[in-house]
Formats: sequence, C-alpha cells, structure tokens
Amino acid sequence: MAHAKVEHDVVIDKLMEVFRSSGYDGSSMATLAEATQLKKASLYHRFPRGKEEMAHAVLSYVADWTQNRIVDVLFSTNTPKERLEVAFKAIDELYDGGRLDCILRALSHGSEANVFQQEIAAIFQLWIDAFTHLALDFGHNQTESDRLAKLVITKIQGTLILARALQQPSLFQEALDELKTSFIS
Amino acid sequence: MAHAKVEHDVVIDKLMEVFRSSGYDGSSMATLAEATQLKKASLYHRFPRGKEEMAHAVLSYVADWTQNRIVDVLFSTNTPKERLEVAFKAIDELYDGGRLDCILRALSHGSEANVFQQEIAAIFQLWIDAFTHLALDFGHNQTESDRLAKLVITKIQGTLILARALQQPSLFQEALDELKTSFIS
DNA sequence: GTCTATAGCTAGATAGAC
DNA sequence: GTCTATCTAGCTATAGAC
Repeated sequence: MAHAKVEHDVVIDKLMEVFRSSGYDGSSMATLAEATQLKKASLYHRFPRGKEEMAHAVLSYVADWTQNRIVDVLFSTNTPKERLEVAFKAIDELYDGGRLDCILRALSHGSEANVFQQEIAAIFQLWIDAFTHLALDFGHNQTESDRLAKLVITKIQGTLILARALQQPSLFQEALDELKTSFIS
Repeated sequence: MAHAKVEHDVVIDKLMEVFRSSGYDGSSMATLAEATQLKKASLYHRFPRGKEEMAHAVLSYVADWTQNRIVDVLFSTNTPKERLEVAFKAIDELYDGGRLDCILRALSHGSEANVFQQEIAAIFQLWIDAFTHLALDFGHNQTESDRLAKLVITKIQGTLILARALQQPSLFQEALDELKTSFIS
C-alpha cells in the first residue's frame, strides 16, 4: 500500500517531533514531508495554509493532551496523591525523562512576530489552573497553591533546559521528584 | 560618514539582539545585515564562515560577559552579600527585567544538529561554578552549594519562559528576589 | 488523498569595483 | 572595509494527473 492514508494522529505526532527538535523556522516543508512520509503537496492538501497551520494543529494537539493527561486527571475524584502520581507519570513520558525538548518553547522563537504566543500562554494557563486545584486539595492555602502551580512549570522548564544543555537527563528526574514532595509536605 | 566602520562590539550586540528574538534559523543574513547597518557582503568580510561564525562570535561574547559580570564578581574579595547583589543586578540587566529571552536558548534549536551545544554547556558550567563558590562562602555545605548553583540557572530559565509566555515580567523579578533569599537564609 | 512537476521567490554565499 | 550585483540552492506554494 504505497499510497495508504497516513493517520492524522501519526502525522501530528511526526510534525511535533520535527518542530520540537528543529524549531519553527528550522523545520522545512521538505523535512516535515520526509518525517510524515507524505509528499509536500499532500501536506498542503491536509494543511492548506502550510507550515503555520501545521504548527497550530500541533499546538491544538498539545492543548488536548494537556486537557486529557493533566487537567482531567487533576480534577478527577481520586485522592490527591493518586492524581499527583498519574499526572507526573504523564509529564515524564511527555519529555521522555528529560531527553526531549518542550514543543511550546520550540515554537516560541520565530522570524515572524509571535503568532503562537496566545495559544502557548493558554496552554500554560491550563497547567497552572489544574495544579492550583490539586494544591488546594492537598490542603495548601490559595497563595501557596498559586505558587506551587507556577513552580511546577518553571521547575520543569528550567531543569529541562539545564538537563539538555549538560546532557544529564537525571537532573530532570530529580526535579520531578522534588516537585512531588513540594505538594505533599 | 556613510561608510564609517561600525564598531565590532556594536555589531556583536546587534547580532545577539536578532538571534535572541528570532532564533538561529529565523535570523536571515538580510535581517542580520539590516540590524547591524552593514550590507551582507560586509558581514561576510567580518565573518567569512557566515551565519554560523556570527553565532559563535555571539556565544564567545556571552562567555566573556559571564566571566566579567558573574565569575569575576563572585570570586572577588567583597563580602558574599555584596557579590550576590552585584551579580544579580547584572542578571537583571541581561534579561531586561524579564522582558528579553535568553540567547543560549535561542541558539539551542536548529535545523543542523546542535553545533552550539558544547559552547552553551560550557557557559552554563561557568555560572554553576561561580555560584557554587558563592554559596560555599555563604557557609553552605558542598551538596547544598551545588544545589543552589543549579537552582539559580533553572529558576532563571524557567521563570523567564513563563514570564514571557504570560507577558508578566514581574514573575522574573520575584524569582530573582527569592533566589537571593535562598543564599542568605 | 496522493502524487510528479514546477513556478516564483528568498536564502546563503561570492566576485569584484571603490 | 565597504559596497553593488549576481549565482545557485533550497524554500514555500501551486497546478494538475491519477
């Protein structure tokens, strides 16, 4: 089946893989086509407005992922401890234990003025709201819960940068453990 | 003086400005030429190996800046408290109070495999060594000093990302204050 | 929905005058 | 050391067959 239809989810996943490792401008239609095993014209058939639409589609996927794997989990009826564990397991997978870069950062640099800025901000806000809710359920007060939620994001992002720069993924693992402890204690 | 020689430091500064806001692949010879007020051919005269050499020159400048404004300061003979204040003042300037992105991150994505990875890692290591030294002088033990030094980098990088994504530079300012407190207490 | 082929443009890079 | 002019390759995007 040389011309079999490639599943939409698989295409999005491959596009994300390229964007997150090469950035927006560093990802050409040629490399995106190669990664998805589609020809350039086929990509344009699926994403008529080209590369920008592909990046938006990836961000839309990331928003869905966040809703399903973070927000829904942290607002579920399990115990706070259980919710915390499940969410952090997902985060660990998302970044492959500190080896993969964050797609939101990869798409925040670009020659054209930040067309993705609002979408990215909205996704970060999903994370903040969800972790604030969890912290409240752990018994922290509002101020401390806000602080913890932002700490989740800044610690993950900051350690990802250092872990990848120094090629020490373990730094990321340690940070996740420390974060979990911050909620419990 | 239409053809006056543009100072090397000014050229580096303008190149950095473009790279840090547009990333490596997002910065074209045309935009780099426009920013430096030089024609493309003049840039090639100064940087024969083109864009890659320009980025290396910028990273070399950043390494020098780190040596002068961070390492030398933190290894000076002033009191730990004074050294801390001077270094953090420099950091605040470097990122314009949380409004500017980090050049090291801007150069860590690219279509070509990470040609800047080692240079970037070396600069982060300068920061780590300098802040470890400071923490030891504050009376912290070796383990805690290592932790604090890495915390400086991860907290700065992480909060920069969130501050810029949410367009709330104050998050960065707060983080700098918290970091200073971490050393003193 | 996929493909081949190609248009039209912009990228990085160079030659050579001043 | 700066410039204008230009080359070639790679880019985004489209046309049209199957």
